[in-house]
Amino acid sequence: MSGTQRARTVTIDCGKCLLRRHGSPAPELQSALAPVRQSRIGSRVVPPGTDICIEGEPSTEVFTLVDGWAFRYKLLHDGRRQILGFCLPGDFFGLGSEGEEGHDHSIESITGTVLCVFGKRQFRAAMHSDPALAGLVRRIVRHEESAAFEHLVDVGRRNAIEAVAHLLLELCSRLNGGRIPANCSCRFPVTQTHLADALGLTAAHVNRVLRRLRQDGLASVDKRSLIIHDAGRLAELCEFSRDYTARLPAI
Amino acid sequence: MSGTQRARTVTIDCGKCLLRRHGSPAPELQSALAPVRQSRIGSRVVPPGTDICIEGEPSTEVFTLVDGWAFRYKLLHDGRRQILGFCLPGDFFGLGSEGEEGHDHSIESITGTVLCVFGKRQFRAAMHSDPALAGLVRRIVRHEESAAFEHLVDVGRRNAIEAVAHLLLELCSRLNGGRIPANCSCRFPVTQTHLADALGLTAAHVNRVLRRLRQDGLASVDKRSLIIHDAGRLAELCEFSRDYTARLPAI
DNA sequence: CGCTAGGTTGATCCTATTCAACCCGGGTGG
DNA sequence: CCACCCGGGTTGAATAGGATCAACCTAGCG
Repeated sequence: MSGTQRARTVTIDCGKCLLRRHGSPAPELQSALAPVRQSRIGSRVVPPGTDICIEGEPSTEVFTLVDGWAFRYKLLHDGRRQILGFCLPGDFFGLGSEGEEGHDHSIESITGTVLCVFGKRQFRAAMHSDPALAGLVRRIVRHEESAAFEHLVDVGRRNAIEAVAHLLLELCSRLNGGRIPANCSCRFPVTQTHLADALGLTAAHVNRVLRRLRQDGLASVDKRSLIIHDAGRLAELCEFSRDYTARLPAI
Repeated sequence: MSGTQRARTVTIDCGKCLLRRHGSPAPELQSALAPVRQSRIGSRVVPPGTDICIEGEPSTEVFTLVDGWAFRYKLLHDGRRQILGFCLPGDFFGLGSEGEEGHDHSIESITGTVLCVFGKRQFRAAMHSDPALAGLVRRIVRHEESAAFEHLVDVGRRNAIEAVAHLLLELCSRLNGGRIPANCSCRFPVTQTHLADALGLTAAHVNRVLRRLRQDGLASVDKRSLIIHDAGRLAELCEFSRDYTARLPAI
């Protein structure tokens, strides 16, 4: 599904990084800032629908998503796709397992995205020399695992309405740094097909579920935007707990 | 589901640790051995069906599973259970997210198990002072995430036969250090209910699927043992790739 | 001996799939 | 300017995969 346009790599001043407006300059990371920046290659602008990482292929780079949406996924031979999770600004990925050959999953951009690109070798060296950085990365990976576990409950033990509700709340919460504002409305470039592939459903059925949520006045997704009308009832419906959606310091 | 017996904590010589027979004394960990052992509290023997970690509850300990089987899980209010993964000897758990209050999931023993118990605070200190140990833990968590992703495909995009086949192969491979021996037969204390809760199915349906696998000469589970009769056809059926089942050095 | 956990099987039901048709809006090229 | 296409969404009808529920069986255990 690679786009036709080419990705461009440019250099942007770290001081102007969009992520800093999130007010998370990772205080305990001051010591590591220098080596991390030294491992930095530059920024990259990626068109929508482009594979940023490809399962099985090795890579010499790791990324922070600065702007835009992407998702992690795996494919089966016959084309079935499982979306493993969505990547939002501030997310870090591409590190893989040390000593492993290739990525264990692919990552594709949904919107046009801006990436901050680091050299993997240099980044690993920075982690090795700075325990705080190493600790943050470990925390990030642990956080991803926690989200994967929650996702597993969605797919395995929640029915379609609960699962969709839960995923919508998760995304809304993550977009807002771990809270769900009253009457939240956010940009939402995720298609019904994406939701289906994330939750082990079909797009047709996701459509029916969304209509249901809309009719019940709980949430509505259209025109590429998501509105949570009644976060309370929605959270009750699917037993949502926002603990796992807290924002971690960006790298 | 706590057993009636009490867990006992005893002291056992590290030199006699069962895990060392796996021939994985973690060469790069030599530097960390001293602080890790210093953070060690002792061994603990746990009866079957006991919660080792409980979701939401904080804990001051982390564990290496020395002997026996356990599983990670989450419960919904109405009793629905999602098993997140199985723990085998050598697995490490309980570290949780730094700065987080409680565990994000529970862990219950299946068989009687032997745990190696470490003080969480001291273990964290050891990680902080030894980059190799920190790196290993990061690798372990990354490895768990990779397994969770594979699990997500099982539940979301594989049908019941494929999912069961895939899980059986995964467990067989992990039990054998990342390979599947020809005509493999292993001890298998996992019940059909466990398989069902791991794969988002019902026990009744798992039963039918297992019968099917048995009739087709692919694999059989009974009498608490698993036999893989035709690993090749089984792997083909479910697109199993054993990459993610490699054994990491034990802590 | 009776209890319990685990397994087995059948009948029935229902959730979600499948497949098809159709709509809409935004590009794109003639 | 219009025709066409294409991605995404919407809807209906038929179907299937798996759930549900209940009965029953077996082995191990107190």
